[in-house]
Amino acid sequence: MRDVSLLAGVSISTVSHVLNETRPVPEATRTRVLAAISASGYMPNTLARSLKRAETRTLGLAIGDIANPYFTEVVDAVEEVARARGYTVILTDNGESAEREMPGLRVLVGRRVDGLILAPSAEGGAEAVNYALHHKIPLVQIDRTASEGCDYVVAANAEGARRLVAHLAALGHRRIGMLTGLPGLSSTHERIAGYRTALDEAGLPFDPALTAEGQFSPEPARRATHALLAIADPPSALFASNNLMTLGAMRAFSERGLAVPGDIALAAFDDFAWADLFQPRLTTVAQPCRRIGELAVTLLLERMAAPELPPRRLRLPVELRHRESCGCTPGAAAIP
Amino acid sequence: MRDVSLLAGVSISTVSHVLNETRPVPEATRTRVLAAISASGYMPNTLARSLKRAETRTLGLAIGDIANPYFTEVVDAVEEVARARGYTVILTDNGESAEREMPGLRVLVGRRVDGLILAPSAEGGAEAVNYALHHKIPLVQIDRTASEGCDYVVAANAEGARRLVAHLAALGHRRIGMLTGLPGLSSTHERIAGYRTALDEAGLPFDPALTAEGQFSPEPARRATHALLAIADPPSALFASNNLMTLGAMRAFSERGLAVPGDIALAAFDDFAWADLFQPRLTTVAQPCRRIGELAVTLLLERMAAPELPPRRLRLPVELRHRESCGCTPGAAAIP
DNA sequence: CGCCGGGTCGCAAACGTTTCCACGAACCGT
DNA sequence: ACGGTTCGTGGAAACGTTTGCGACCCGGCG
Repeated sequence: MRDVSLLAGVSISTVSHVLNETRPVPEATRTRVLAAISASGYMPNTLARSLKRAETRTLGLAIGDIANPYFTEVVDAVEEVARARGYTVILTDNGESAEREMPGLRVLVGRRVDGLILAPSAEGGAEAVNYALHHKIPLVQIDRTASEGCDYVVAANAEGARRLVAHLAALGHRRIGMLTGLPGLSSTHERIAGYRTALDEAGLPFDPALTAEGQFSPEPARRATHALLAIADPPSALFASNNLMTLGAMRAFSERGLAVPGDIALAAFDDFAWADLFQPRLTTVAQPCRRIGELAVTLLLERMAAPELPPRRLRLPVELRHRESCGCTPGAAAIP
Repeated sequence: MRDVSLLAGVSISTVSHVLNETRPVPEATRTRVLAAISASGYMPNTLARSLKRAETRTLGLAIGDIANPYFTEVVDAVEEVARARGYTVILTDNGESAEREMPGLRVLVGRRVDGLILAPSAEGGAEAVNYALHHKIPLVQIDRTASEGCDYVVAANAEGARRLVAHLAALGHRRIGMLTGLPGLSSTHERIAGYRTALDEAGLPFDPALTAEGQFSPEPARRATHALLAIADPPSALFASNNLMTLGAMRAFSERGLAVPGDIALAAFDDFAWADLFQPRLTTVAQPCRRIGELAVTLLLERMAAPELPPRRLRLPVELRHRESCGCTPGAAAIP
């Protein structure tokens, strides 16, 4: 910047002021400065500016696993709206583990992010939230919650699970299995609650032997599916409570030579790009991933502007994608 | 930091030195300082440090589309090894368009990234590379290249395409269609070249009517597939030259009620998590995505250490995943 | 003619670090 | 006892900005 000021024959402060339009500067000098800027290939140093201004125009995004298409889409949306609002995002992936969560957070607060979007981990989530709050970093939780006292935007997990399982029950299935997620996550528990509600409503008993822990990822889900299928009175339908576990379940089916929905019906939480290309096409409930990301940024920006706002708790409706893996034929009526 | 120094009864410089272990400080004062640090909840300001040190320990990662599983995996790997080496990564997604590429780059250099990993866009890639070089930012290209004069790590595109198409030809197909990628990308051209090589080697003529532009994404690929299937003498086999286009092709097949491989054989560039769950399972060639990401970081760090190194051009071998969409039966012999 | 006000601008102090330089004390060998 | 070396430490400049304060010049008004 000194180069520019010398080149334009003005002071450093004047250069700064034309850059930020922070005080009137006559057209003549303005153009002179602008010319000097482009002549010298000058590029403002964001670090110095952030240091002085005590704001970085950076948002932290700490998620569980970027390889999960759900998070991928959220990230994409967050990045897009943040960019539109003049913010850059720094991403950290904690691999759904508490050990990597805190170090990641520390990096983010060390870099002085102006705000934080966090998918709190199962074991460390509460600590992570407190840490951010303690450092006075505006925070919004996504996908799951570790604290009711602070903003979040999540999907209607219980309701989505309930509808899927209710549909399976309506089709006559009496033994409906469930692949459950990572214990300790609010989303896991809500989906289990939805499953049980549907069972209750259908007059079906809850049998713990019909649920198996798939940890929200493919390999555990594959093993869990095998286990479920090996019991004395195995399920005739399976509810996979996220996208990655659906993958594992289908691998297990294929390994056992089971046909869907003939041998076993399948309904899954989370839609994804390929879900309608399988034979049969997958019946799923889709989360509004992009919307979740967009709202998370919006909420965060609002909170940054008004830290004293009461906590906003957003629970977005999910959308049922009724296809054939549940056992219905292509033209079947919509699920009530 | 001043707080800490006051609390510990030492000077600011001493605090800095215990923090960085940059000069010997006796155990007694050291512990006193450490105590003061944790007592005050002090967290070093990365910005000030970066400003002073003229390095940010930040890497820029500018990719085409984070929703593409290929890039997702690369991002994941890059993030992981960068973190292990003490670097943070800032991600920008240019949506495969030149208009968003330069602004994204400007943000990155404004934030003074220490190095850059770039998937150059089709139209703006060369300019982007020059821009980085002009600002003396160490750079490595991934996935495609806009400049031979600077490091890159890409896959063996031509070879992968050649092997897939050769296999289709060996199976007796005489009219093999191809969905081509975004024009202007080196990967697109290399895959086309591989396709033509295989045709030549099999003594098959190259018929332009058998190639259609799928732009590396689902919708265009779907339309392109329909177009290919509507010609007078349609292909009996299709080569989809990336993952997203495979999706589009399969949608088109399903819309036309075509069975794979009975009505049309399919072989695809890029493997992905669900590829072996389709009926039939997809025959693909897999890029070493994680390896690409890892090597990109490694090369970048090396170049940051030694800017004058001659350019390293890495072309990683691809791996054939021989399954059944090509028309082979499950136990078939490997592709030569 | 003096004063006042507005329009232009520059100076210099911060922001929180790192790092060079130098200073005092203690200790060593002669 | 004394110069020299080492050890432990502090002071202060610098990194590239932003911004409060005040200086200067000019025209117009009383």
